[in-house]
Amino acid sequence: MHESLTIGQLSDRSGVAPSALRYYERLGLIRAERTGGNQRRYARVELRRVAFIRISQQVGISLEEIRAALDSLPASRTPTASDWARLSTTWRERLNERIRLMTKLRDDLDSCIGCGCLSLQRCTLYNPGDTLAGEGPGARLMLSRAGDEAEAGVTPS
Amino acid sequence: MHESLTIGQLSDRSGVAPSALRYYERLGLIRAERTGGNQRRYARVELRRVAFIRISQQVGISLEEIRAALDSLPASRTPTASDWARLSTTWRERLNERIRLMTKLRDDLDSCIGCGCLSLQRCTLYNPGDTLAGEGPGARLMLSRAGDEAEAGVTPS
DNA sequence: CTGCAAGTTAAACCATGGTTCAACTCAAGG
DNA sequence: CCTTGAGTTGAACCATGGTTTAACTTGCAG
Repeated sequence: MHESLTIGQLSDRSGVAPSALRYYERLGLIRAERTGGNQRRYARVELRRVAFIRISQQVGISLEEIRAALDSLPASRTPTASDWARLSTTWRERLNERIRLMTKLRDDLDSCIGCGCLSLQRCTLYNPGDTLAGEGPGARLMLSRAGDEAEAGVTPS
Repeated sequence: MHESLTIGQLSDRSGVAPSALRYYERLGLIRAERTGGNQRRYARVELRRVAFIRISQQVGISLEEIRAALDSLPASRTPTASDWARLSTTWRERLNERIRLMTKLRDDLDSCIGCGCLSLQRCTLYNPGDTLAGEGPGARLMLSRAGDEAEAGVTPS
């Protein structure tokens, strides 16, 4: 009975809406078997993948990068705790770099407040030399979403 | 001659594309007079507003919030350095809060790497109690965009 | 006065991360 | 067998922050 999960069950257990799960599947982040009637059935390992996805999103990683990371997991055997830890360590480094940049940004802002500049050209903030991430649009940083624990809606009405 | 700027001039001096400047105007972030022929002419104070906009974006503030902040500037007189400083101080506090949350996130991630959990429910990361920002989609954090200094393109070819 | 660069508009498009909808189909209980 | 809830699909839609394009108009130099 607990062999595989329906999309509704995975949604309930993970707190992620079915529409989002289908979206993740479309992007290649998770996988599902199909029943004879074409319905999704998830292996329980997918629960862990979903957890990894949500945690990574918290860290500010894009779904595309998360996909790449998940692709790097061993295909043949079930990922171990240290497989997951390896991925998390990479995220940790990104997070550290991000914190470093934000801290620098704050310090620059502090000196800007002091000098009252805001006059293009001279301002450190205005002409940042860092240029780390970027990537055009994308790379949202969420830092927790407001109340979406037990919602996991499946069409209202 | 240096009384007002055309959109091309403002674009060149600020490094912001004309299309973006029109977009900012549409959102009510900047203003422009019009010539008899309907072309925009910017007062030089707009340069400073654009600088404030770009700096605020670096800090991770949305255009809507930036608009609200700019609206709070005195309408009758030209904003002084301390007017700008007041706004910047608010951003600084946000930045600090953001840094605090990111640091907590990193520490949580550290302990997660150690315990190898990633098992929904138990995980601090997965069930964040912070819930500060959020606001659904939006609130991009850019931390510097890769090479876009002297581009300010005005239709290629 | 001509000619060209730079300006104008609205509307369409891009990416990201999804949600919502219409129109069905499946699975399981009674 | 029939109903009902849950599942299926593709397409359209939302927000954010813009860019691109088409089709014209202005402004200025020569």
